[in-house]
Amino acid sequence: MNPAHQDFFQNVYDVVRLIPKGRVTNYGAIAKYLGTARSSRMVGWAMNAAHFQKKKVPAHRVVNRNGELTGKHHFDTPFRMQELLEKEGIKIKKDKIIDYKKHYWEPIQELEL
DNA sequence: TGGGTGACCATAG
DNA sequence: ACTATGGCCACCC
Repeated sequence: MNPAHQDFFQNVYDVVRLIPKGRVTNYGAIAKYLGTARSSRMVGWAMNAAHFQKKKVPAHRVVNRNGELTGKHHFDTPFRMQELLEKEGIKIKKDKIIDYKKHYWEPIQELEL
């Protein structure tokens, strides 16, 4: 693994850790915040390794652009992601976040004021 | 060198 | 709501 990979991984994790409780964002927004050079696919790829990080990464707060819980199968159990989100006050129906826009958190807007 | 894949995204029909 | 297509970039054969 290149050091560059590690940097990119850490950047992804750092941004995810900044997501406030009860808010969510998507993979593309993170990719955009880190620079368009890296695609959103890489963010998802990085999240695949989030589980192995010592510092916790609230991966459940990252969903796809439609507010769907596409990453649920990568948690301990398929229900875990929804449980965590609901515990933070986010309602989910059929793997889709209700009022996704309302809970949406844009890194560029929130962090580059 | 090249093809398949992925926790994606945008657009089109 | 659905599929199809092209782009994205790093990984693994």
